[in-house]
Amino acid sequence: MPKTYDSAGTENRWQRIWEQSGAFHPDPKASGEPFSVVIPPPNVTGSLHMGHAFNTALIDTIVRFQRLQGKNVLCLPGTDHASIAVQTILERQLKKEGTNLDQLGREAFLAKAWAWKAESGGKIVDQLRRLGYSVDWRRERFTLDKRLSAAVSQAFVRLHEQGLIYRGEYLVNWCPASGSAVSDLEVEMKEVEGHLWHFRYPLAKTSLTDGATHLEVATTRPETMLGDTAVAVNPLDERYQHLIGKNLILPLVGRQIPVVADDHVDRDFGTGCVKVTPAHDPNDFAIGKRHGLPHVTVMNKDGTMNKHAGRFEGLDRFEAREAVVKALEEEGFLVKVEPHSHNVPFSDRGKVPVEPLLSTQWFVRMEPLAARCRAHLVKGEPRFVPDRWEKVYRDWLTDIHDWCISRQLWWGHRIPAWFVVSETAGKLTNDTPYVVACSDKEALTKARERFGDSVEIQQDEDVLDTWFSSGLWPFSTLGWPDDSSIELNRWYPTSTLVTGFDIIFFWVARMTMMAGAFTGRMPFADVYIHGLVRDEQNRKMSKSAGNGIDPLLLIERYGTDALRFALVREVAGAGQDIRLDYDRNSDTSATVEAARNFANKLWNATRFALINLGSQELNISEAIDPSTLQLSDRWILSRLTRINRDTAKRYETYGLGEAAKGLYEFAWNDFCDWYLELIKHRLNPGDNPTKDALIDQSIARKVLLKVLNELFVLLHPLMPHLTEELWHALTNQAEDKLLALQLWPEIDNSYLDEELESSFCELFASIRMVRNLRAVAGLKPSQEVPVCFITAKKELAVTLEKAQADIQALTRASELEVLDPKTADSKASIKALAGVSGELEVLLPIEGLVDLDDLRRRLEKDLAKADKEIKVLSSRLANPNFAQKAPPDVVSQCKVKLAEAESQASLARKRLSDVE
RNA sequence: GGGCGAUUAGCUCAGAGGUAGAGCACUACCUUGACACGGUAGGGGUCACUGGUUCGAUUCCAGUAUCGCCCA
Repeated sequence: MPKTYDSAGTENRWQRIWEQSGAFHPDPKASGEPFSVVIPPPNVTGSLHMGHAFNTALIDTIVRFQRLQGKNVLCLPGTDHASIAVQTILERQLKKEGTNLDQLGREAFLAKAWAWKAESGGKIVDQLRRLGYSVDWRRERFTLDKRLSAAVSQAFVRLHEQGLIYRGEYLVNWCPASGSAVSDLEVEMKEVEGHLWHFRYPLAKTSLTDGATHLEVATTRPETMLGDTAVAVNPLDERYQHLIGKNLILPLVGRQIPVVADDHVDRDFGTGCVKVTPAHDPNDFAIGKRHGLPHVTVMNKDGTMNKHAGRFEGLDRFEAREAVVKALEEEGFLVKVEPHSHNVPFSDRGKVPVEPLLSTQWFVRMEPLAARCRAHLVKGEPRFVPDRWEKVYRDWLTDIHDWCISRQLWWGHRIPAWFVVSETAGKLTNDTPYVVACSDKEALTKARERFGDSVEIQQDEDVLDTWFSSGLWPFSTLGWPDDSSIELNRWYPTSTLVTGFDIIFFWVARMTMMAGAFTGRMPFADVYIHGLVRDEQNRKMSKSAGNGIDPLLLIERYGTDALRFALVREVAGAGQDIRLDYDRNSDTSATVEAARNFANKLWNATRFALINLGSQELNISEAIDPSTLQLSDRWILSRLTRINRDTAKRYETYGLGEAAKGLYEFAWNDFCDWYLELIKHRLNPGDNPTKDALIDQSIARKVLLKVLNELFVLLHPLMPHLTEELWHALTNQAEDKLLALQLWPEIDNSYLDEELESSFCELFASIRMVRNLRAVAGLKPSQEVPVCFITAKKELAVTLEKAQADIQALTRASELEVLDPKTADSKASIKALAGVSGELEVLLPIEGLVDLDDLRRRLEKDLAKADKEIKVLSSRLANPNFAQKAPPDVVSQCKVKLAEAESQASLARKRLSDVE
């Protein structure tokens, strides 16, 4: 074995072997409790980013653990088609080629899109492979697959039959950049520094009353005034009471518009008068609905002004804004302009302000679907981890809005609705009847049934929101709507969903609603919500901000396992965001480097074992006779059992960060720093070993093998490649036998020995004390000196005596004495280096080597520390309230500590007087 | 405006009603038969602030400040 671990070779090799062996391609008929996860399908346009790496690390840790538990685990991968994103990319490409959608035509465009998908779509999937994802690639799905598309049509038809899908003219969020409606969730509010323009709207002649000649309105969007159909005031506003019901003349347009009273007008904002443009603002739309106001649309779908804008027709909406303001100013209607910061809705994809636009779209009626989810939630379905996210989900379901699902795009699932255009003279109007069906053939049949044999039908041009198909993901991927699907019956509902909090509404809620409607069950038992990966400046990583960190760079530098381990180790219990320290100049990360070092540590621990296990045949399954074990063996086995138990519990309950931290500590501190050091002298018994020494060597070897072997299993979910490699190296298994498919080591509680563990804490403290003294004395590591322990504590003395050989090995003690304070008096007078640790006095009789001043300073420091503790503890005990009200064990513990501190202080004093 | 989170060592973060922890960084020593991607020993914190509950608060409660996110 080389001295350092080479991650790249190892990882490539095992990824290939895992996939080829079909290890993660479960048989639905196999025994074992089912456990299933569908991965959040990445965008087919995407390339791997840190969020994927993080999500993957968490999911893969969970599913690998469950596999080790012997369950029948399915982890199903796939991608989604990302309607808007793909179409945007392709349209940009077309533009470069000097063509456009209309010239190309739908069929040719789709052919191009599929070709593009085939070429670049596999990229992210290959990148996911490099994360060591133990998914079933043979069951990989794509939202536009034939079967999944059929599921989408079926879902649409069924929802429509239940009256949950309707077509209607509503104000939608129109994205002029992509030329499509987008849903509420695809709109991001951004604070923008704008202006508040105040305009004067004169009263109509017939409406003139005493004194009042006009009303003043304030707006952030002057260009929409061309579509105003009213001015609203609050009904309780005394200033305007007498004007309610009167008419105004809309400047520039000349239209008469009424003054209406509406509760929703804020009297304190601006002048208390609001211009109402029902066709261009959601709030105004609502006011218009309440007052039966007409809708005047003044813009085209590309964001330019239309014929209703009169002389402003043809101007872009932002040009129109300036022109309208100028015109109003010239005609004396402008009162003032104030700077004003306000929230402007931006399209997530197009990155331009959305334009609320009246148009006819398809909607899903959400309330009945949400109600079902709320009913499930009361029963704890699904269970959110951490539970605070449940509230976020519930609140959204409670204040639910209908979902606009049509998109004016071509790439995606074409809406399975056919208009019977023959009923409206061959033209498509808002009144054209339609049929909804799973295929054009079926649509024709349905249309003929209703409208006669000579009908002419025409399919809706639009496609469905990508999330509509993603909402079906947990069951469409398993074969729904075929209820006899063996996968569906075996693995649905899925066990857990792991995803970021940013798509609880987009995706999690849509899945639960669709699942409720179509399967009657929630699609997963648990939802494990994690945070986002932030950059070194705590900014959310995003493509547009250009601050993403490429996981592949880190993988190349440190290895996949290191990256995975680093990410998981950062996870706190509460599902906080994690920040990745990253130096952009050098492409390095201290956090990932630490994880890489950990991998190397394990590599070398294994290397050490292989060097020391000798040629002796060792069988991992061979039982160890407990009576033959040394103290240190029993200690490490107790620690191992504990970490096994804790780790299993943590993996099981989504305490993944704790699992990683615990294993790191166990492996590095307990196992490498202490146990390996403790057994070195036993593994190398010298040239002419005694029979006993050889037996002891073989016991140490057995324990070493057992601990490492189990450690590999425990760590496998976090560092799959490394552990697979080391397990094979250590146990010499055939390549087709995989650690990934082994069973979790049994937890044998008889190994647990809490007392032994705490006495080892004391033992380690004693050893540290000796090392500390040696360091103070400036002894060379190779120089052996005698060591003397003096303690009145019986149990400690026993432990120290039993571990004599170990202590000598770890402290380079030429000889070791453990003395009772009474018999130690004569020794104590020797000029020696001394230290105090708890109730233990440590002497290194190395007169002459010691700087007395230095020694005095050290002892004074010890004394001061002990005195301070005595002060704190005794004052606490002196407080009668403490003795009365504190729990007895706390009081007695306090007394014990005080006694220890006092003995420590007196030891230090005694040694100090010796020095003087 | 409503809601949620964060504030602990130089940095990144754990933690728990009973004298503050880790990793990295830092200091000193060490190429010792696994590992310098390492070892040993160290130094380093008024746990954001103000009140309250408590025998005891960094931990629980309330408020304040700063930062971040979600919803309007």
